[in-house]
Amino acid sequence: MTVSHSKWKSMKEELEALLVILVLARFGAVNRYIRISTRKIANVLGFSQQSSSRIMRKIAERGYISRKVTPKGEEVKITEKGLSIILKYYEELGRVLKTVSPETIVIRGIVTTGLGEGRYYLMLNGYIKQFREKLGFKPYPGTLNLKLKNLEDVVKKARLLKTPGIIIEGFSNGIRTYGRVKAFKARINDLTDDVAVVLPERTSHGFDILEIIAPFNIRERLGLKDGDEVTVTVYLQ
Amino acid sequence: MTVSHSKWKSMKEELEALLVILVLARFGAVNRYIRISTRKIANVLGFSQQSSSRIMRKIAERGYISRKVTPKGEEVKITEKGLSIILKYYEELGRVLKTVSPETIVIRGIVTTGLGEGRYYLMLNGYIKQFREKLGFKPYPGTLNLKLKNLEDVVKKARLLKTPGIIIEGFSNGIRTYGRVKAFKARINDLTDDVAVVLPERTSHGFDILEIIAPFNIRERLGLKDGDEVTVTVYLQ
DNA sequence: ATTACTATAGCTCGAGTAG
DNA sequence: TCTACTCGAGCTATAGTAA
Repeated sequence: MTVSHSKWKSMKEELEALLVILVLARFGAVNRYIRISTRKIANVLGFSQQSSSRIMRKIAERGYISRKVTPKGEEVKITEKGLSIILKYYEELGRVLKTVSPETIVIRGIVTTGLGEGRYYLMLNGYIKQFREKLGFKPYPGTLNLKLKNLEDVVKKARLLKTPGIIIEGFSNGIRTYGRVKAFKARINDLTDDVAVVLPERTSHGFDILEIIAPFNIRERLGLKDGDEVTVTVYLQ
Repeated sequence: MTVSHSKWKSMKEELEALLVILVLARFGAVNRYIRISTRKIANVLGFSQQSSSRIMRKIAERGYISRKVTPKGEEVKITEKGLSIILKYYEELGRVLKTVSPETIVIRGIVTTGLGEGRYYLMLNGYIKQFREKLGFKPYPGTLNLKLKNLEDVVKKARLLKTPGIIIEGFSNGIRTYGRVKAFKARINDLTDDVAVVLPERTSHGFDILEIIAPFNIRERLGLKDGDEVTVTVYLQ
């Protein structure tokens, strides 16, 4: 549902219809016919009765409203098509607003020593190239493993599994295949913004482990040791 | 020029700005400057480079965007004011959508063969028990997949996602978890009343597929084959 | 009261073109 | 290339008025 492939004239006409529909909606023409005159609409929107008449005819012809004209006035109702353009723009605007104020999830975990698997995977070129492109950095070879001790935090991790995120595609090196990895940009202890949570699709970790990568050695940079508690703020978009 | 005329004019100009802002937002001009030419914008929106130039100047003058013009192109960023009109219309449209509570939505779609996933899920006891309780029937193992070919119908499906509906809770069988499913009672081709539209929260389908379940084999009962168009009347309450 | 047709004033758009 | 100016063709809005 994009605006981009429509043409300017039809888009402007659609918006003209949208303005009129918004006024009609305010008068209650959503699920029933309302009695209203072209002059009334003209006064509310600020144009002439003649223009109002012309616009109402055009909008009705395009199927946005349904109208019954009588010498006493007209009865108007917004059609499904009329409502659908409201929804169309509502969603388009919502999409833009989402990018403005990204939602975050805050997860708490305990620094743990992993099996060194992360170090192995992160050195594979098939992943490194994509991390560079999609996350904007070449990861330090080694993940920071956090153990999620509270059920609450495990549930939050589960939410990440359902969120689209940044997809790092799987690949094959001729010998074996490596699965997709989902990533989210993140922040640790509100100090550094350049890290990312990685969720491999095929993982050997339990549900209670969160893996984090960064362009540097996180333990060194933040002076972390096993058992320390850290707060990870995950950017969902 | 009368006062009232300028009201309509300013509203139209505001919406004109909104369209351009939406395009700029799609190019990422939300929190940073992007490099884009008037011709590019003109091509996307379907008008001339000259009009594009004129509109960009007007919008910048009105404070919706901030731009730096160079002989090589221009750098553009949506301003706070630009974002505020997005929010303004988002709220206005949302207000109208809230008042919309039709009892039914009619969606048209083309019968398509799915991946057989539906068949698998519907046979899980965790779901079957709830379908019986909440929809009043034990579903025939297999969903009818409809491809929504018109934008209008896709928009209607999107409306279902926002409507409460009948919630079929997710569950776990010890091995893996199965997500929540939203359902709506429905009617196909005005013939049968006993079907339901199902919207899994975690779905592998695109936005343009509608899944329908029933206590019987819908294809057999209604004599449907791939490519047939059907009308689904969805009961929202 | 209404809606809506006709004629015209005024505005918008884009081809040509400069910087 | 880029942005943006000029100006005429065409489109849009409204005054006057009919039904």
